[in-house]
Amino acid sequence: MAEIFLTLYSGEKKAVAQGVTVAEALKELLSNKERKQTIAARLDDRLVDLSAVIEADARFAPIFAESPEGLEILRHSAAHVMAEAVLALFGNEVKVAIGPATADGFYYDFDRSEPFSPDDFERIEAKMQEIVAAAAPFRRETVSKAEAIALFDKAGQPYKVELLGEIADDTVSLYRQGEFVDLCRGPHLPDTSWLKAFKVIKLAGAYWRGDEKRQMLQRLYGTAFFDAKALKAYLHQLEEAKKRDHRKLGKELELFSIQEQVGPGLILWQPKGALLRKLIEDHWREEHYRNDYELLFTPHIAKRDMWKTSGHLDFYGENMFSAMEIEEVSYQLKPMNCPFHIAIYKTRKRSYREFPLRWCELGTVYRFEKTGALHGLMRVRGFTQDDAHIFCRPDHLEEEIFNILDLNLHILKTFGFSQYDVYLSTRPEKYVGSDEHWEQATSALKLALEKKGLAFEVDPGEGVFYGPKIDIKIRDVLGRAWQCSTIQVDFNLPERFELTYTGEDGKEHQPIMIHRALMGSLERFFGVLIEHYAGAFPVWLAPIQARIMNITDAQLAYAEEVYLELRRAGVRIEKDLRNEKLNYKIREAQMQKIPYMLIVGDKEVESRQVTVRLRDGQNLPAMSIAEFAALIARENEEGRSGAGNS
RNA sequence: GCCAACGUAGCUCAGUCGGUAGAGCAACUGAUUCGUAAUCAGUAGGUCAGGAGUUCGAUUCUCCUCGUUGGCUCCA
Repeated sequence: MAEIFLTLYSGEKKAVAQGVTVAEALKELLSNKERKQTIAARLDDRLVDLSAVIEADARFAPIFAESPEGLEILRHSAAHVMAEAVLALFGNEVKVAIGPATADGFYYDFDRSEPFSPDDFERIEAKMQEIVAAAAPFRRETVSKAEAIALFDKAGQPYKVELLGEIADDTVSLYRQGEFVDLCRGPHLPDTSWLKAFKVIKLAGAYWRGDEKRQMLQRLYGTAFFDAKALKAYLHQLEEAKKRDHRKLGKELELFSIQEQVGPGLILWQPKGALLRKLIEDHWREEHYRNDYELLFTPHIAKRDMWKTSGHLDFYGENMFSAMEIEEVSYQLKPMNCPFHIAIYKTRKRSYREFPLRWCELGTVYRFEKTGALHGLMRVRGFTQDDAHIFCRPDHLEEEIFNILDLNLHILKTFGFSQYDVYLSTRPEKYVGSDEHWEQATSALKLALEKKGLAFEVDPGEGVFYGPKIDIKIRDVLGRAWQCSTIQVDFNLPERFELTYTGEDGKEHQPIMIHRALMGSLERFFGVLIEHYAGAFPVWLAPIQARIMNITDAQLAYAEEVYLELRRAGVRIEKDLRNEKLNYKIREAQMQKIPYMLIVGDKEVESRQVTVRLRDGQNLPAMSIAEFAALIARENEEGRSGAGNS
């Protein structure tokens, strides 16, 4: 038999007989112990089963259970097992759609006339347990597309037939385990007994192929791990994450509320939340001033005609609140700030000498969002964007984008964010502007990102119709990604509003516009911030930085004096001078996550000091009132500058 | 908008297989003056999300509406 060579990860080449299976090859390459932990292999760039036959030279690497790919394979196999269980329990009236692994588990989509109920989860899990106990092997077979179509057609599985119809290859692979057969690329576990720890978690609707015009399917979500401990840890982590949920903390810390009486998706900023917002805004304004921006304010409504000119009615109309009639003229709430900034641009003739013109605004916009899309502070119907529009020439683009990124990352960093996903979205199918402009703008965005040393992913065709964009997403505690920053080049609005400037040559030219928002929406950013800090905000952002508490009424006068003095020194301080035990007051302050508790008893009155307790339970040495004020001032300064945040 | 679940006092939750509701915390009143995560006692507080239907009787069953949650779609 002919020999072929496998190139290992180490670079070493190993000779094996042509036509051996992966499992056989592994015997030559790994210890028994390692082999027991191997569930699949990588041949060149392809993941394959242990039973796969090796026909030619290839790069070769085992896939161990404890690897990201291993976990994904486990979960994909778990999806198959769940589908088998569902078919076994609910019969062939159930149509199966697709069932992939996801970032933290797997799902399978089913079409069934009766809805599943969470009560079914246990039955499904029990059936899955039986399948696991049977240690049924996952068998791969390759068949012609026509055979596969015939097979699924006969089995009454139209979704599979539809999928097959779109596969270009003549042959496809099927996977069988027990009674279940699925169209699948694989690879899978050697057999179902690997599935030791799994759980059916939730049930949700999902459109077939993600298209809201098509059939609504029932999606069962689950997760799986190689051992019970990991599953338990994952479930525990979910519970922990819930404690940081901004909706829960927002209520407990009295930061914001959303009320039925007011309306869904409309945020009420309560005193502490409002104070925090003011701190964010002040910081934002200062940074923009330093970075040579000018501040604007614009109205919340404008004539419908303006939204026609801007194209919003055509392209964004579905997301706008409906018109209101005022003296027989239609007005509409603004979903974006740009046309107002353009109106300001047009107040007089502009010269290239003014460029780049950087105008920013904390502009409150209203967008009609589908009820099902609303989510706490993260997805709302009225929100304030930290918006800016930069008017410039094409040759300014790259430098301007770089400067925006610089300011953007700096601001994110001051708020403690240094982990995010960056996306560059390129030209979509429907677009305005010349190909040349698109090319130029896209490469400017790319160059700026590279110059800034930012890793990014390209989202081909995901740009807005009017220009390419950069998006930066931050993840919430439950791993959901939320877009905050966005930087968009716009060729459209300058055209629609016929913007011009006078160039060096004395002729009229059309400027380019950059739209950008760094925090995106103050509401969403606040939500992410609450979760990021679990409500325990750094001192410079804490709405209440300190709370003073006396031990008995004997210290009332002194406590009042300290309170007033610190307040005058600019410390955000509260007082708790109630006739309660110290323990009780500390507990309350602790639960409010106040950074500093100032305790005054007879000793402190005597020495004219305060004892400082931190929210982590530690005590600082007693200090004078002035020393404490200085401590806060220092922390404010450090926080604003972003020092200490990596 | 679509699929599913849920909605009981300010908050967290119990409860009624149909006979108009209960706890803890918070609030208020009083006592207590007690040094690092809950002092004790008392008082008050609910058209059980809203509407309609079935019923002698609905918070409980049915339907509709509103809202929330988890997804899908969409997005800052």
